[in-house]
Amino acid sequence: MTGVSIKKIAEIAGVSRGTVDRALNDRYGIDSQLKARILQVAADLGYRSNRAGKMLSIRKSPLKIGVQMPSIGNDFFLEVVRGLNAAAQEYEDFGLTLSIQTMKGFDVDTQIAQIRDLLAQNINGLAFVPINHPAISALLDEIAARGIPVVTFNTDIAAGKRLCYVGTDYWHSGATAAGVLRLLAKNDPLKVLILTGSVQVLGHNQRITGFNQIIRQNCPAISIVDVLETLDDEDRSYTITAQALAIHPDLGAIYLTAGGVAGAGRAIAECQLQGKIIVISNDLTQTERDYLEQGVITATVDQQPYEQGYKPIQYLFDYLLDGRLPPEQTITHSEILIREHLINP
Amino acid sequence: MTGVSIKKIAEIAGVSRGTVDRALNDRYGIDSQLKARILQVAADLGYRSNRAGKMLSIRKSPLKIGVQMPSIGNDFFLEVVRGLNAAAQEYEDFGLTLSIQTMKGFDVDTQIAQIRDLLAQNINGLAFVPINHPAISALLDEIAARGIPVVTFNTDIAAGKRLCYVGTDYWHSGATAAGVLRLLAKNDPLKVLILTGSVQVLGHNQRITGFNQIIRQNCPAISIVDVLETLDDEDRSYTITAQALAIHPDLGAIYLTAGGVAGAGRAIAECQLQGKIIVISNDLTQTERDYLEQGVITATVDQQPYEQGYKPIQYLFDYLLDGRLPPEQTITHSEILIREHLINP
DNA sequence: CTGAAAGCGCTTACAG
DNA sequence: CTGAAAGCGCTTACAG
Repeated sequence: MTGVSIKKIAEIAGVSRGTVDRALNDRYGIDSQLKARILQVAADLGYRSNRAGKMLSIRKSPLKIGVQMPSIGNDFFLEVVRGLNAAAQEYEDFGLTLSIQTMKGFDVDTQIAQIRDLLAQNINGLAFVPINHPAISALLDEIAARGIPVVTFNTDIAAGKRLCYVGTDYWHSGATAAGVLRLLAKNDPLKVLILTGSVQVLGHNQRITGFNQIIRQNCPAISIVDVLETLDDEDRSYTITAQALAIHPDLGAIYLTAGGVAGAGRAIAECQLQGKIIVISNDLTQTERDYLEQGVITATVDQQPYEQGYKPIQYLFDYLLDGRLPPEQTITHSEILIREHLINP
Repeated sequence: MTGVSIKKIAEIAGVSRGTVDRALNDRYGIDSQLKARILQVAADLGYRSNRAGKMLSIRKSPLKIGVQMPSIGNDFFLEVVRGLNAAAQEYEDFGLTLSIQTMKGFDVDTQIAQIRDLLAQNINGLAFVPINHPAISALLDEIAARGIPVVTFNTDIAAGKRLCYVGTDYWHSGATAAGVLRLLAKNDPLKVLILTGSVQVLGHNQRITGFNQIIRQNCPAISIVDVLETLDDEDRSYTITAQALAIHPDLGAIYLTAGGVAGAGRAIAECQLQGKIIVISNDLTQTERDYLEQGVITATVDQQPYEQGYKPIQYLFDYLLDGRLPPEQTITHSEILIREHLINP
């Protein structure tokens, strides 16, 4: 019902609205008996705080959310940033402000320094793409102790306190890629090469695990000939792909768990293998678009990058405004994209 | 900036806040010269109205949005309703209320009666799944003349004024299905049967057109042997599928543009053809889930039903609150779903 | 520890 | 046609 406001509770309990606020929001300086009585009245009336009221009054002490991510030189993050900006605009009227720190690649010290910089700016919440390192976990616990909520996105971290994670399920992403291959192979013998980013990166390994598991369970005729590391370097990717194509002239498919798509694609195109070899990649940057158009890539498994930018901000704002708890994990979809998806944006 | 409020404009223009409100919101009873001057001041200051303020004050005259849809007995709408309910809950605090009318199947008179019922309830906005009929278009124009915004969802209408459409692009959905077939066929000869809902339904036809166009352009070896109507009836679908399988023992694929999936699947399973014949359907209800698990359906093309429920409410609320205009079309994604997508919800 | 007042930004009767 | 006041629901100094 529209009815139950702080004002009404105050009237019924026979106290002032300020006191009701103190009771409801666990503020200091209120008699515990009185507090209990007020909370009882609130419960009896079925009181739920109203977001419109909070949104307006919060403008007097505006919220600032810090964002830290390895987006420099990584086109995948273009869509993430779009989501981030859309959220920033959406919540601007409620006084929310974003402070964004970006880095190139994954360096623990840089990540820590940038997060400390954000903390020094007195952020009320943090969204970031964590490196899975003990020092980061420790920092997370420190931030939690300060009462600052943290949302991890795109990649999660094994240890350390955070409010929630928003991003792909890497295992499932690999399983989805395997599913595409399962359908395309149709029980025929097929040799697959896996090009991973780095065996040091948990997400890449999880994709491989998901991929392997589905293949092993369902496709006895498919064999994985090798797993090579591109280290997300295009030149290296080109070289190892070219070599692998030479060594395995009967190679039927390549699964790319990470970067190195441009290099691998170049090697494939030079061997005139587009359309002859199945190529499954991840994400959808201009590189994948071009290769899908040209038939170099058969399909790519995307991960809703826009949501990965938008949702963390939404969740943090809601939590800070309301105490509203987000789902512990928001798994973005593993979307299979093919050439026809590029028609008509 | 945080700075520019109605209060500030009032101070600078030397008038009361009520008068600024009158000028800004085109209300009656304000001197046109004064209005012009106030608008000038607002423009100079870069004034943008604040949503938090509006959200709170709008509670005094709460908004009601009407929804009308053919959801009875149609499992596809379960997810749409989930989106609708989520939006209802999200906007509840801002005083928004939903009034929902549902019908079974498509009957113009019923649709008109239900919409008139909603209008009689003094709704401020309407979201509905229109039947593409002149009488509905006429009603739409009548509603527009009353100043009530309308959002169509799931299916659009050719004529009649509406604020925007939220839903699938049927042509693109068919093209996506064809893309899946293009990949699975690999230039081998393949005979395809199309099972459509009804040739009377525009969306079904558009799916066929998109499908045909992609096949014709890219797959000279694929031929369409027939287009049959299931009329969304499972028994009929079973019968015609069984007949078609008998007539075309070399049939390689079936594309279902609409309902009748359960019946077709039954015929396929009875002929032991699961996994041997490619079957592409649309949407993801329990029927498609089961058949994907069993290998009766190869892939299904989904259309983000949750968004089709959520977004119309969001757009209508934003428009009514703010005058904010939504995109003229919000095309929900044609998502290719396969068995592996069902792992681990 | 508690209350009365003012304010976040916008709107709406009510006077004049 | 215009202004002054009150209100939407919540929070925050400021008194006491």
